[in-house]
Amino acid sequence: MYVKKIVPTLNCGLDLVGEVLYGKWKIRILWFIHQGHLRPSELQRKIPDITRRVLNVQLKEMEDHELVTKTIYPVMPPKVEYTLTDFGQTLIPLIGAIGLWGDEHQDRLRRVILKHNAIAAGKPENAELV
Amino acid sequence: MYVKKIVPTLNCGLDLVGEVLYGKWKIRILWFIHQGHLRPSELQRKIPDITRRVLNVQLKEMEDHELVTKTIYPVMPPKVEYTLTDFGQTLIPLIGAIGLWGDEHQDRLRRVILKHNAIAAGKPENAELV
DNA sequence: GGCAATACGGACCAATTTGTCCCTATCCGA
DNA sequence: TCGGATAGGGACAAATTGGTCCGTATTGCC
Repeated sequence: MYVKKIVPTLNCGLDLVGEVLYGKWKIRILWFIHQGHLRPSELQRKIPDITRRVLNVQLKEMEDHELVTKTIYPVMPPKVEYTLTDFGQTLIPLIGAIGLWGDEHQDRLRRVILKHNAIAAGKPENAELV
Repeated sequence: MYVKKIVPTLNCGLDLVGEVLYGKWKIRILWFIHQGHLRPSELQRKIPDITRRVLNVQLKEMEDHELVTKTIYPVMPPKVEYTLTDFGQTLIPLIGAIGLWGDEHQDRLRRVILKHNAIAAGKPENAELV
């Protein structure tokens, strides 16, 4: 497991949230667990772009952070389920609000993201076309 | 400027928000601008851990993403101010809610973050002490 | 003149995160 | 017996992000 060399800033609430929610897929994983997709294989089908390796890593972090609980059923083939802890549950309204904001503004967001990528690629002339 | 090699997933609202809010300091920068700290030098004093270089980069991205507007005053010494756009403004209630959640749970968050870091460092025995 | 404050940004390196490849294990069904 | 489903994880590589160092410019103050 990777060990941080730079100690994180933990001054205010926003810093702290950043530490536990930072991760390319974490918010979506929490959301899908909330929706009842509890098994790793189910989660991976819901989020095909994530690899099993990274899914495991991020779930492990969220388990350490007490956002989810892992239950291993001693059956064959293996069965594992993740559920939200009470603590993780308190994040759901926030995640819902964030997703809603994103959905409401999705056209604009898509446009500015593509525009920025075009600028970064040195093709700002395309920025007007997207 | 860095050009992405992996095209981002932009399926749902959560993906889109991630694209524009991902960045170690972005949420805090937005929050401080909201609080009236408009000049880069002010922002840097509020967030000493960020370097001017990175502050500029993240502000530039948020400008491309239409969350903030940059105003250059043609005076000497130079004066620059960033303000929230109407679009950026709509994020403020969300950021406020996130910060509030973090503040409310800050003791627990601090504890689990330190615990996770101890586990990652291979010293889980310390995990009970933090 | 020398120094501080203001602000910008290129070149390059370091840290961190994410992804790929490979191997383990068990049971079921064709 | 072989392939597929389930789940886990080490070693390593690639991508991405963040940071350091340096150089540019102008004005005002001592």
